[in-house]
Amino acid sequence: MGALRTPRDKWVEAGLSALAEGGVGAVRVESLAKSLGVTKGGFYGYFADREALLAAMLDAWERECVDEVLERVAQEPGDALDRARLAGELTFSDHRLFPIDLAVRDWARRDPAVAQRLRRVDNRRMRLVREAISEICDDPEEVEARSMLAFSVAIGTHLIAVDHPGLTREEVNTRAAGLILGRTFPRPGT
Amino acid sequence: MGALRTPRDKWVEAGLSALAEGGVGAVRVESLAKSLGVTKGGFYGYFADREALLAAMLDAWERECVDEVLERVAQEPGDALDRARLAGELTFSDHRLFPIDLAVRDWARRDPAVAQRLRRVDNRRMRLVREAISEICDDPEEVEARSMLAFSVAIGTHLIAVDHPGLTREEVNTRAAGLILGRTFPRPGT
Amino acid sequence: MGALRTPRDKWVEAGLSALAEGGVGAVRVESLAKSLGVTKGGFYGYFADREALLAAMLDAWERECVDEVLERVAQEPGDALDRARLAGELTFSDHRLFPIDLAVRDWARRDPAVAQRLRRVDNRRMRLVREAISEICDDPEEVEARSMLAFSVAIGTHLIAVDHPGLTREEVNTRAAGLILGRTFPRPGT
Amino acid sequence: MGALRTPRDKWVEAGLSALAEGGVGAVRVESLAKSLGVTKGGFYGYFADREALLAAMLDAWERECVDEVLERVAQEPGDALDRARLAGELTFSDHRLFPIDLAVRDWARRDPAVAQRLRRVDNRRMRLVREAISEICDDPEEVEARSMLAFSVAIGTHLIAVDHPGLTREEVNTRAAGLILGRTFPRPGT
DNA sequence: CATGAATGAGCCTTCATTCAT
DNA sequence: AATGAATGAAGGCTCATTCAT
Repeated sequence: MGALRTPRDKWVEAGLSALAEGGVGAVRVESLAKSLGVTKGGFYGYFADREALLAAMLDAWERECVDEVLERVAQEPGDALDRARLAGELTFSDHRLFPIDLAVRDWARRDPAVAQRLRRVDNRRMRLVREAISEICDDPEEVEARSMLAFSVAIGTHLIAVDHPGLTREEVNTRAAGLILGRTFPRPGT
Repeated sequence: MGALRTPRDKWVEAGLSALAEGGVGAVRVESLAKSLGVTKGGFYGYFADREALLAAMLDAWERECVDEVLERVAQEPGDALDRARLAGELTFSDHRLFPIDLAVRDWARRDPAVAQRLRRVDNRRMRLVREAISEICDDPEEVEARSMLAFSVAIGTHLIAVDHPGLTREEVNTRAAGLILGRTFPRPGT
Repeated sequence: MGALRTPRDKWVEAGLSALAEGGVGAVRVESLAKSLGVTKGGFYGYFADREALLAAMLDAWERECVDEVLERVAQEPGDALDRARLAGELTFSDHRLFPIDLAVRDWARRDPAVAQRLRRVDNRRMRLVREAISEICDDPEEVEARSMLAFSVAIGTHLIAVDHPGLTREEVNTRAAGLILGRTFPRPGT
Repeated sequence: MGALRTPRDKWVEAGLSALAEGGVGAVRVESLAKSLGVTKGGFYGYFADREALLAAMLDAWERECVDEVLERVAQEPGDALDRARLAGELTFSDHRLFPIDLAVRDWARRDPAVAQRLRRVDNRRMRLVREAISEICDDPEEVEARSMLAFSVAIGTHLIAVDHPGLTREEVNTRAAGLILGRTFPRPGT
């Protein structure tokens, strides 16, 4: 795959790296050129302008972070829950992908076009979560609530900076997942 | 209050607005000056440089978004749960404050000093949530997990772009809150 | 004397210090104000503008570095040579005065008015040297040449950055003075 | 030669001209650009920043004012005295080079790195003078003193602003040179 | 008078963009 | 296509200067 990447793809990839590390503002033609070892002039052979690169980055992101993940997940044996878990891991635990996701989310707050795209992406992901939760829960409203909880923790754990005295974040998350899935979730007071 | 603000405070406030709308990168001396109707030169009578403004903004943010909220909440009648709910509303539903919170969170991913401050802030907030959840749940680990769920949804609802067919986001959140607090939470499968 | 200095004089004095340390370019109203512990606004109560300060500095310099030195030297017992030597010491060995002298010399290369003033000052000083050399030498042309040598070394020793293997700069200068005054000056080859 | 200069060299050359005319403070990217008929933005294609230009200027200065002069002098027929005289003329009578020399000397008083470089340069020049004087004088200490006199006059004549009634500066200098070289230097009083 | 506040010009630097080669 | 060179707009910062209080 690396061998097949066109020079254009390299710009996109470098752009996504810059986005992940520093946000949209860090996606600068000049610094990308430096990181690719070429001169910035060449950029305009592939893209009309910076906006065009940004758009291409968004395309690549959707393809790599959603299309590919969903395709791979579809081929996975197991039930809907396993599939959702795998998708979650692929998306939110990947050290390359997740920072891009957060950066896009931040970007979406400022750019309606990006917001719209994020909505499409999040909806596609959410469908997977819903299907999984539906297997353990019948009430559609509750499915929605539990799905939202799952999605929120997946993102929140990377954004919230609290310490958990005596526990690791992982332990807290595992416990939270248990609650969401209702397995180890004793009704308080019971 | 507006009349008592020193011109220095106005720069800080304008800075926070810019931060909320466009992220740290949008906090530009020149554009703040324009929004204040003064020239940029005057800025340096109040701040050594842009960094100094950024630091002052962080101070103001912590004071206004945490200190003041916590003080006000402490004077509130009601139990820990009511207090946490009020704090959550003051923090995450305020149209001025919440965008700042998100922007700081993004900023923290790139600046360790900001990350450290966010940690302090989030820990102070989390304490409130923990106390509330503790009233309905004894197991400390589960308290932690439920608290993390609560915190995550509070933030996630502003960052996640999914549609809920047939439901409003509010309804989903209410349902999610119910689950977290264990009141309306029928164990799935029961 | 210090107690009698007017605030205006303090600006002039601070200006001369800045001039000595950093050249004319370093004479900035703002930094002088800081070094005086006042605000720069007050400056314009004493001077029309920066140019006026610069002019006052030149006046003060001529008064302190030439008038006062010459007055003091005139009261000194001894012959013309002793007087010239004293004047040289007062002028070119003073840690406060000499850097100002060099800075004025540099300034004079860029500003004709300063050059004219430096000419007046140097001529007054030169008269002293000439009188001294005249006591040991009759030929007016040679007096002029020796005087020029004396003046040049006095300045050159502060500007020339050579090392003298096995000798200190002081020793070299003493020897040079001897040559100029013709006392220890064996004709080479004799 | 002019035709072969790279654009980078043009910046260096313009920088040296500005230095000669107005001191380091006058070496401003914007004004150099104007004098070259280009926009300042292009500057940063050749230099990281103003400091880098200043360093390149110092390099060029040392090459042109010392290396080249010394090379040319080395090829000259005649004795050490002739060589030193030629070097002196090339260095201190050149209308382009000498103002640069003075400006560097002033700059060196404020910048230790420049001072160190000036020391290297002056030492290399002084070696030439010493060799010349050594041909007419055996005592090493006296050689040093006479060399210092020679160096001082070469510089002093450009810095000292005195009038010589009935004589031109040239005549005075010629006479001073005679004294230093001991040819026409009758012991005073003899 | 001196201060606080502001102005405006000027400087250094960055960066998207263009263009001839 | 890619490079070298340049442009122009913008942003950070400094400073002389003005002015109301």
